[in-house]
Amino acid sequence: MPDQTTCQFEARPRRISLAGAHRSPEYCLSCGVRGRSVCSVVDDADIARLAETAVETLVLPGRCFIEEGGPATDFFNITAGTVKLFKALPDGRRQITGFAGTGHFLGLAVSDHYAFGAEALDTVRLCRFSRARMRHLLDDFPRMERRLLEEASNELVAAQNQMLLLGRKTARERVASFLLDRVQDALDPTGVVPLPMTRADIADYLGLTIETVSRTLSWLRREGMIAIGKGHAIHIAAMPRLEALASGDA
Amino acid sequence: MPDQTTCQFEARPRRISLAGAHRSPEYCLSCGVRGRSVCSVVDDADIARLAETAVETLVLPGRCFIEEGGPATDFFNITAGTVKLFKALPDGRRQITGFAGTGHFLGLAVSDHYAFGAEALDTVRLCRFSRARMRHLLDDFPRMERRLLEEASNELVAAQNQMLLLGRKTARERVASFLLDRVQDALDPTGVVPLPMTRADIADYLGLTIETVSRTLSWLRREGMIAIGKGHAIHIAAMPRLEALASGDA
DNA sequence: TTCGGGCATTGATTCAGATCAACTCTGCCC
DNA sequence: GGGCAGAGTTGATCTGAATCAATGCCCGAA
Repeated sequence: MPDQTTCQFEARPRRISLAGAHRSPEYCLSCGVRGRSVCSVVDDADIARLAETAVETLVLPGRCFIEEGGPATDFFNITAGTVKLFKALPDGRRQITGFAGTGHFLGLAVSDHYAFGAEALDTVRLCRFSRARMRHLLDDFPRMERRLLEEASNELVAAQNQMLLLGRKTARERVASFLLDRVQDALDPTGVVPLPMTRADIADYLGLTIETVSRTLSWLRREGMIAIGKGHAIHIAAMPRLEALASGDA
Repeated sequence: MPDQTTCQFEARPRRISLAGAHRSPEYCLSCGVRGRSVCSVVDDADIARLAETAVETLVLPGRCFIEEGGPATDFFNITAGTVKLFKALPDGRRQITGFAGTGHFLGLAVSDHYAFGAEALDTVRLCRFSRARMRHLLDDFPRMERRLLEEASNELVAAQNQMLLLGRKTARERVASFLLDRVQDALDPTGVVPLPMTRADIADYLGLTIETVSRTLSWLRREGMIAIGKGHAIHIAAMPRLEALASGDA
């Protein structure tokens, strides 16, 4: 269990050069959602200004780089890896509110304190900006603002789906919905779902316990809907049945 | 029970005149969040253009004016009243994802279908825009876009809080959190909470049943934390105890 | 190779909240 | 005022998931 109370940046933070940013559009603000580049929103001069304000950072697995309730000084863009976002109650109960992968922005909070914590699932590469500078950047790059609005809208839709799941779905429906969401994310038509998170993370995401998640996955396997492979990967064997289950039709 | 499958606009829809919009800044896009005006984002010429694209509409209580999954043609701004936003499962289970009051924007969805339904709790006055026109308006009014981003960020924070509530809080903690949220919204320091929604709405918002909501409110009354008055209003008698309960300290 | 620790699975039991059921309260129309 | 319908309350019982408990699996360190 990593220390959740500290929040340190790991390894080789460095300034990103203009040339580097330009050659590698997946870096920093120029990277898109889910790997698709939106580099076109900025030109060379933009990149020069962006590069001056951004610092690339590596975050080791299990390391918390946003502390819930801490002062919201920075704005982040994930360039590689996956993070979990979460909120906690004083007695330790946790709710993971989402997973964010390559291209996602973090730290939009209007408040001056972060409303959630963030922890790396695997080794994460991200770009860090001062929020004060970010504000000025938005003044100069209106298309950037539209990009953020689009992302926030998407997250809002995801959040509403999650509220339906948490408030009204059964354990089986939750796990089925989760697997389908993941397979959508992976864009893998063969139906193999990579699960870089532990059972505890899945449980905290679905509002269940690890035991219930484990039991439910076993049940799905016995029913022939999934096959559980090695190394945290799951193969979906009966997509239509799983879809019916996820939407509550079954 | 109003007919949920149809989605009609009620009563005197009309175009808003330039003069009217100008004299009454609470109308349309010029109105702010929770009653605070952000009229300053537009000047007279802006209002003229906005007025040409907006239609004011009255929606009667219980009437559904956004149908979940329906084509997302319009964009809305609430100028009076309160609406509930919800998602439903095929078998009728419902989750209310939020309540939106005066000043809120609805219909940000990036998809071309609404991701949620909306129904008026009381008589609601709102401004309706074509989403196609809305897009052009945003090009001309960058400050409008910032305003929307700010609202989306706020809603995202609220959604994350709600996920924590739905995934990890007990019934008592949920009801206590709900009452405190409402009293914050009402900005009433005397601790009187107006509840324009039914027990069924509260239950669908908190992921509980009406019976559990009723029992829990009775328990809070017996414990001396609240007093239940006439006509859907509740007085908070022991704010600190309720706050401790809501955050899980108790 | 064995040991140890974290993660996962499975079983037995408990319990918070759902469900089923009865009843009350309130407002409204006649 | 009478009666009716929808909203709300309260009680009895049931159940899905939590909790408690034991064991298995995997992997890295000694």
